[in-house]
Amino acid sequence: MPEPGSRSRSSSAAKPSAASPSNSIAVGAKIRHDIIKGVHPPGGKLREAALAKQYDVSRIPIREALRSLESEGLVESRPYSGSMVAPSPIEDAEDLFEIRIVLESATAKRAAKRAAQQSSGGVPDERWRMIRKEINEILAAGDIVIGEERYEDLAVLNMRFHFAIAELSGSLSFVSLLRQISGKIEWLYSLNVTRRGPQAWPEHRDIIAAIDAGQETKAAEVMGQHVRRSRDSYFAMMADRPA
Amino acid sequence: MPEPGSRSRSSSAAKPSAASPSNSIAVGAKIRHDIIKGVHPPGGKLREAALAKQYDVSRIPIREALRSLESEGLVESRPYSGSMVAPSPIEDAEDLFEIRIVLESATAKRAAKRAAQQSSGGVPDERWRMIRKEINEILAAGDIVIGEERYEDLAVLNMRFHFAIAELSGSLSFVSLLRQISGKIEWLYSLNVTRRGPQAWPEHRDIIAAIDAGQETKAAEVMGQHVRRSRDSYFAMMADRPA
DNA sequence: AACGATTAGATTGTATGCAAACAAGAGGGC
DNA sequence: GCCCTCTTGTTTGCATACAATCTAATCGTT
Repeated sequence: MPEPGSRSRSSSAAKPSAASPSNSIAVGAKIRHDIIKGVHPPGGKLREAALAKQYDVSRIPIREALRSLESEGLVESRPYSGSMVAPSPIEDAEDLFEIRIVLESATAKRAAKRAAQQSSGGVPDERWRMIRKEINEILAAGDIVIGEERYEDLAVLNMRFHFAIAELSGSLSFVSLLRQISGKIEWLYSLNVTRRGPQAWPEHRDIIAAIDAGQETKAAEVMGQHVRRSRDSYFAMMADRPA
Repeated sequence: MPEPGSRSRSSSAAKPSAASPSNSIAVGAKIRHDIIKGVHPPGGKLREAALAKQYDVSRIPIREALRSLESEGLVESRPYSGSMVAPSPIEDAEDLFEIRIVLESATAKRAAKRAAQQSSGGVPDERWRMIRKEINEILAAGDIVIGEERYEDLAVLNMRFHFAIAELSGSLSFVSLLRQISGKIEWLYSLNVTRRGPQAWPEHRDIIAAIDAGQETKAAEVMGQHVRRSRDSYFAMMADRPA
């Protein structure tokens, strides 16, 4: 009996958070989570059959999930040779922060530009308001999570905040590009979230304030500073414990 | 007889250029090509069964190819609803050029930095020299292709040049991010290559000269200018023929 | 006639079986 | 003893079969 076989759709059910339309997407989220948590260590081989048994699906959803994770840079594959967990993002932390600086400064600038157009144009734009409202919810949720010291959830909220800013920019290309590196960013962030998280969270309000005010240059600058502080905090943390 | 069935590995064989280790990658390249050439029009539905018959493979390689193209932004999919060709990149041309400006300026800057380290450090770095040599070949090949007015090939060479610069930066993250949008960039570029191509090609030598000289700021500036000129040429072309 | 529920068709998602390709080890030749 | 070759085992890649879901056309109701 090599494969699961029966209609075991129920198994563990996992997150009801996002709509789980297909099994393959849910499995991908689980594997991503396990990679970030270190269940699958960097450089470790990911064998399809083993994963299929472990997550109680057949190899097909596993393969699709691995391809998806490969496009996020969390997994590396070679034809006929299999997949392995990518090296720890520590290796390219410098690159990732530099990318974030240029990319997210651009999204913040764009978002501020659109905010200014919203105010002057008189066109409400329902989608903009919806995302803007969601940002307030994310910020409030973050305050609570920090109070309860649930830092793992804070890493997710942090990612959602930065995605929301990208969505405010109105550019699907920016969102898509941010998604591409979001896996490694979240991974990196989770390594330092207990130190950086509480300090960083209030800075988000400065970012959204500049955007609301429609100040393009300032929004870009504040976002750039925010990411630079994250970078510096990260490297300070690494220097503290080279154990 | 719904699927191909037999061991038809031979079919058309396509490009011997890149090693074709697995069928699915080759099929992906074909579909990408056909999307850019307009065989599959923007917004057109991509049905797996039809594609499977058309490219003479089963649905599995087709699915993998579609996922890969989805991560490049050339295809959009919804679970249980199927895939369709993404809207023409004309829609987000502005975004794509802005992304290229910030991203490729950064890669050029990094490449120049590494070039300076190469010169001073005395460490030859075999990989760097190999890529550097490949760039010369790309530039020479471009000259020939322009002479013969084979502009379709020029679009491919242009993409290879910009990838090579990213590889000179030494950062896999930058390369991976550029790959993410390379599909749409090439698509966009191919719409204007007959006008922009011959004009743009010599500019590549200015870029590599600044990199070789190790001038970080200048390399970034020249690359930024190069992309801005491409942008302006593109929008001028669109204004000329709104037909 | 317009609108909603329902059912039939088509299409995607997943499971399984088999073939191709890689990887490591045994055996023979130099 | 060392290197090369062949063989065997494991793993990925692909083809097919089937189940779950969506879509749209039909039928019934208001």
